[in-house]
Amino acid sequence: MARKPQQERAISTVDAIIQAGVIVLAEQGESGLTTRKVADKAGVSVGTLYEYFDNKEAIQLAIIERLSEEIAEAVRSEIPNIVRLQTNDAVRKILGLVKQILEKDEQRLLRCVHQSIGAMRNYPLKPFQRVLTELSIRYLMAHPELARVKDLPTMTYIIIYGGMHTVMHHMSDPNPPMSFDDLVDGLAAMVTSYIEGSLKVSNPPS
Amino acid sequence: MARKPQQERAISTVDAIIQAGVIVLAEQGESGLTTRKVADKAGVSVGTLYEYFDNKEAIQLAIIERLSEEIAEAVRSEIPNIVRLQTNDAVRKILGLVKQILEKDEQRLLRCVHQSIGAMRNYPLKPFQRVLTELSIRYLMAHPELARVKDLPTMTYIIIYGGMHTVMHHMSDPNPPMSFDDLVDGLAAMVTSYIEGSLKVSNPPS
DNA sequence: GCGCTTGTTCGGATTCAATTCGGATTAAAA
DNA sequence: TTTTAATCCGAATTGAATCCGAACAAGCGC
Repeated sequence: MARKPQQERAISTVDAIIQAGVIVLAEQGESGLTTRKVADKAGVSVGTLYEYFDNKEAIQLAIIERLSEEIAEAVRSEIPNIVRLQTNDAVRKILGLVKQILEKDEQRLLRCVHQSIGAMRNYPLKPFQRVLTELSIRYLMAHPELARVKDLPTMTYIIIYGGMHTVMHHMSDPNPPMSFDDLVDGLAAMVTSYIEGSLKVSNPPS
Repeated sequence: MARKPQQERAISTVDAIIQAGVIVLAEQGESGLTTRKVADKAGVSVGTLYEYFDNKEAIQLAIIERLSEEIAEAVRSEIPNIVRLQTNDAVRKILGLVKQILEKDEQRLLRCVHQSIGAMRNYPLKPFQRVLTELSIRYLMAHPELARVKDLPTMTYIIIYGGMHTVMHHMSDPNPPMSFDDLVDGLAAMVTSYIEGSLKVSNPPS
């Protein structure tokens, strides 16, 4: 059974393992992510991995969790600004933050995500989802006229999963049929027109 | 290197392997999908697998390919009807066809998809994508007024990737926050309001 | 029928990676 | 200092994927 690191050195060991995992996963893909390689790159022995991770998959999950937390933190710190924006610009702002994090370190994290779409079934970006939900609520408080939108949970679901996957697919497309900015514009337009359409149905303009 | 089956018996061997793969994958999950189990259930030896499949992953890919082709075929045969529908109903119709295929045989194929979301990165439902693209073109020919919609390629891209992934994610969610039908309604509403919103901008009602 | 070629199948041998385990080493506690 | 717990190690185990060489079947000219 995996234990929790208690001393300082153990915490940095766990950290080194995750960092090594990111590098190996980004450079060699999911099939290249072996315990030995990760242990070597982290400068520890194979046995040490199993002190802190139940199995190899747990390492991959920890990588995704890190990423998700990082994105969530970036969005959370921007919530006060985002709620003041129009829907259009709010979507653009969020996707810009996501892009920024995925692209640093020569797209290392993007490549990890790309390799881990399967593993995400078991850990579907919970922190990121949570912060987006929080943001939605705050946004609605700042824009009470939107409270009337039909099926907000469904819409949020579609935007989070559909939007995220579209963005990820586009970012890893070596030859995308349109620019990233155009894609973001498209997503923003989609969200905006959905909201406006929904408002018109329940509250037709006089 | 995997060879192509040439004689009758070899073709049915390959077929038996894929069918066996579907059953094992659906019943025992991705980790339970071993070469031995598949070979046993197909009534052949392990070595025979490697005559026709480069490795285990290739079997899983073949399963997805089968599924994708089956869905594509179902949609293709309905194209003449779909192009006559309103956008809303067209989206519902397509997703209904997908659902129908995934649910037959006690959801065996659906369970395969659940287990294979990761593997799909390597084989992202190309036949299905292709038929959707074809359908879009035919749909536009039948609805010339939509040709005015802004950024049609971007919209198609978002709908295909975002929509497909949203549906797949929902189907593999053991505890989804809404019913499949609600999700379909949401997607249909989103597409429809985007199109209508886009039309109004470029061609305001007199 | 009989040899020959080529496609097909088999199952044991091999390789490779995940995981375990008992003991060594280091830090904290008493 | 002694004791206890945490941390780290890496060879040994295990189990599955993959490879391979021999056996088997089918078609073909003779």
